[in-house]
Amino acid sequence: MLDPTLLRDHPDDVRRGVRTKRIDGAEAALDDLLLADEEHRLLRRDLEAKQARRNTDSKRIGELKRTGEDASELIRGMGELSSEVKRLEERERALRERIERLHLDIPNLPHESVPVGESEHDNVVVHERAGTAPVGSVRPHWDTMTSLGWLDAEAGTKIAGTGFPVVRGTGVRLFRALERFFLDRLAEAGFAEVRVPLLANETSATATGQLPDKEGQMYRVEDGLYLIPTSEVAVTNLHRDEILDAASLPLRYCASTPCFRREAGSYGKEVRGLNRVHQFDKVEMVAFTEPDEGYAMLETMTELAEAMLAALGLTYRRLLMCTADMGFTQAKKYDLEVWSPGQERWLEVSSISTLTDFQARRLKTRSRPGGASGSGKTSLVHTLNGSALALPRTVAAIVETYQLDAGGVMVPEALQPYLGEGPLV
RNA sequence: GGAGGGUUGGCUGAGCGGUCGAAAGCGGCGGUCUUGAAAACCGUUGUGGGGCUCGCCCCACCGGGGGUUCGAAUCCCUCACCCUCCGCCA
Repeated sequence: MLDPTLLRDHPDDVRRGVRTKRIDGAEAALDDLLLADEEHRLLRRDLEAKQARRNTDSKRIGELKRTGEDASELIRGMGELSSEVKRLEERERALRERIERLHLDIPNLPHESVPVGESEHDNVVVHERAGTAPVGSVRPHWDTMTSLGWLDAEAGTKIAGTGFPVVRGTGVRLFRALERFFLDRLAEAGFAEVRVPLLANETSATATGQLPDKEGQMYRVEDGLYLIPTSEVAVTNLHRDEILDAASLPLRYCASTPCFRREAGSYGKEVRGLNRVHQFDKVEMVAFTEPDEGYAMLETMTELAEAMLAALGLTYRRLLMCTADMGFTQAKKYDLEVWSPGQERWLEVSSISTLTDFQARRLKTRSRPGGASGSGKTSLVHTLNGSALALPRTVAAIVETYQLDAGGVMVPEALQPYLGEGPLV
């Protein structure tokens, strides 16, 4: 949610920013919102004046009753005033709800450093870093992993459906080693690990911005709960409705969870092997910072994730996403893509973004010196999140880069503390 | 799953339907005293929104929503959450 004051005072700036994000209906929502907001303020002025009179008259009736005087005339007038107030309150509520809904349709504004673009083709490659050259001949990971007995797509299909592969054998150890490597690196960098629910309620999903924007991407289950599409939903809501102590910032968390995504409409080679699955493990970073530290934190987090890819010896590149390819809540986003030699394509393994105060406004996560019981003005924090990293595609790149023609997969040096020197078979 | 009890400001905890944004205590902040600190004493101290003649003034908020009433923290309904007991259970 954007700052309502900004919307009122600089509607043209907001319109310009919204337009660059290329989100259907957002501009129309903005127009509706501006009108509704104006109407709302006029209505409120009227309503509040009448409420004020009701309050004073009501107080007067109390006084008269106490002293035993006649209040019947005043009471008679109050009846009329009250029903008028009630009528206005009803209109005000309807208008307010409409404004709230419209707010949910207006995306965050891009940072000035973000390239304006029309589609994913306008994303900018910030840099590309070469890793280890493939040690054997190149084959797609699904061939290698299936023949090694590490990946069993058919078993998963039997259990749940397509897009839910079963990992078995030594493949399981590779996944677990990678998860531990990521978490150990994050712990060193000061990220506190949390274990969180894998289901979130509607309030949480709305607060982080998955609803209503990504409704169709989430699995909805009984009792009004959603399977989390990313642990961002769970972790960020840790501080919903809280006033944090400014001295405690930045707060840094990490979590390793399965992520559930419906991925409706995906097909073909896009979804082969581990490329795109409905359930995948991801280690996530989440940060809460002071408003003026958000963008610096974005760089820090991105470099941290890059360092992991570099340590694994993988070839990767950093993309600065253009305005059209950013999410609804994001103000600036980097994607990290790893090179898949077996498929000769880039695979997205991380997406790191700052949501500025956009998400914090919905979350009502503020900070001030001394926290909730402190003093001074509260200010909305900046929230950030990013993957470090998504496991399946990283595994795919490792397998394709380190597979040996003699069979098995070499262990990257960074994983040797967890797996030994290998090779894995 | 069944039965009962609860939800008030940063915390504890009072609140006959009208003088309640809400007692009291704790905590926080400012001050007096002190070489300094503590203690004591005095003052102050919620969030969000709106108006403005920038000194203030107004509105809303006592878990969420709805209702009764001239008037609701207080009465009624409903939902959520918490606690206790029973049942079940990794």
